[in-house]
Amino acid sequence: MAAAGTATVSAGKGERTAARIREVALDQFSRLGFERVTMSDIAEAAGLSQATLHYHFQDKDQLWRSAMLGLGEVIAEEERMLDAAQDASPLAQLRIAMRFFLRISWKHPALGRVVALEGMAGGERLAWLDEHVLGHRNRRLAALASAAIEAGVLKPFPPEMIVITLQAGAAGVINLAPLMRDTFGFDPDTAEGRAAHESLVLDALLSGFVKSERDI
Amino acid sequence: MAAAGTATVSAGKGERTAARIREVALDQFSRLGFERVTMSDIAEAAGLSQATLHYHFQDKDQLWRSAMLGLGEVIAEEERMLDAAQDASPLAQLRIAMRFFLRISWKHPALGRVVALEGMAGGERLAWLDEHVLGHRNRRLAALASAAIEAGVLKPFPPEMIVITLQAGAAGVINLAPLMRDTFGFDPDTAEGRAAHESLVLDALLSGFVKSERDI
DNA sequence: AGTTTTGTTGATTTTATAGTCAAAAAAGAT
DNA sequence: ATCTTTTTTGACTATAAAATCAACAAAACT
Repeated sequence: MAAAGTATVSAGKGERTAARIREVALDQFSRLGFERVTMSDIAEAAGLSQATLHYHFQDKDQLWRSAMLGLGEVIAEEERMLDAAQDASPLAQLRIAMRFFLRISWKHPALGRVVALEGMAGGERLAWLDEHVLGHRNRRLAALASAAIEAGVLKPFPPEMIVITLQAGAAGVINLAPLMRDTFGFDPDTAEGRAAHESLVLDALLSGFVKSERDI
Repeated sequence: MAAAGTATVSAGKGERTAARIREVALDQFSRLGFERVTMSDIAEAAGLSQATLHYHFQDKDQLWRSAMLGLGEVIAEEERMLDAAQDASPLAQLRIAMRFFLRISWKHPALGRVVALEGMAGGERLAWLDEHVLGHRNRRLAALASAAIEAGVLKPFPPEMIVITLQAGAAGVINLAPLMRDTFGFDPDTAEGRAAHESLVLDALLSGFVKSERDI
């Protein structure tokens, strides 16, 4: 029996294929959601039989969890970045976080999509995501927003709402690229599109929450 | 055989139960997406056998479409509102649209959720939604944004991105209420929450895209 | 080289769900 | 009250996908 979850010390063949499976699974789950992806889909994309998936992962749910931990690592990277910037002002840290969020969201569209899919549905998978992947970072961002409000540089709205609105707004253009193509014939996922999006997020979306000099 | 889709002139028993089915279906589909909802789930929630659903609707896909047309009516209402305000400035019309969007989004959380679910996945159902429910109104809003940019009152970002960001940002707090409860222990869906959200959307999210006097 | 452990697979079972159908029940017409 | 049409249902079929398993192959170990 393979040690699914807790990896053995040195990565043998098993761990390598498990990793490949996780990668493929993350890509597909995030694109289509849990139920639109079948074990055979993943197996095929990974060039394996679907029985092999069940050798490495007890069931579909565990494979999903295991794949999502990949996102956890990406987020951990962001948190280290924030640790390194702890001396900066709360607002400056929020800007850093947003810039990082954009970068990883274009690179792993998985992130925003999974959050959206599970965050709307609620239930066990959301609770698990919250505990193992998202919760800590989101509460940290809310604390930053809260501090920025107290410092008088952000408009006084519930910090939780600010954090969610910023991320949902920023992720919208990325997640909803299919809709934008259908509706507008506009593909945001180009070099120019991403550049325009970055300044849109930083100079319009985020700055809308910043108190202008007038207000001070 | 029942006339599924085209209602018979006077609403007999059949049309009334069909309407109940559509209501329940809209609620569940929008909360969980097409594939997480089974015909039996809907039947049970409507207090009917699942065979009855197939009497009124040919298949699951048709039921979904039929349910979504309920959203189409809500959007048509918004469009009438915009028609009535055609003399107002583009920005004023956008504000009206956003205010309306908030009102209906809290009343029919289905709307934003379905857009998010299908807008991320792409495919046939999205194309259908675009043609029958969403497309016209979104292109109209983009045209308004475009006009506002030309008038020099909105910052010059791609109008399609502005429209999507505004709606995704505004809908975030509504759609992701389950996540907010899990992560923050914060329930946005209260009288105060909705009030705070409205001013957040109008005075921070939207106003972030408005050129300040400084810029003019 | 031989043995054991780990990894892989085709074939099969199980389960969940969409969709059908003939018969019963309810509603409506005469 | 009887007949006709509409509506509802329980029981069934078909299908797709998850999960299992016994046999086989490859790697690792001695």
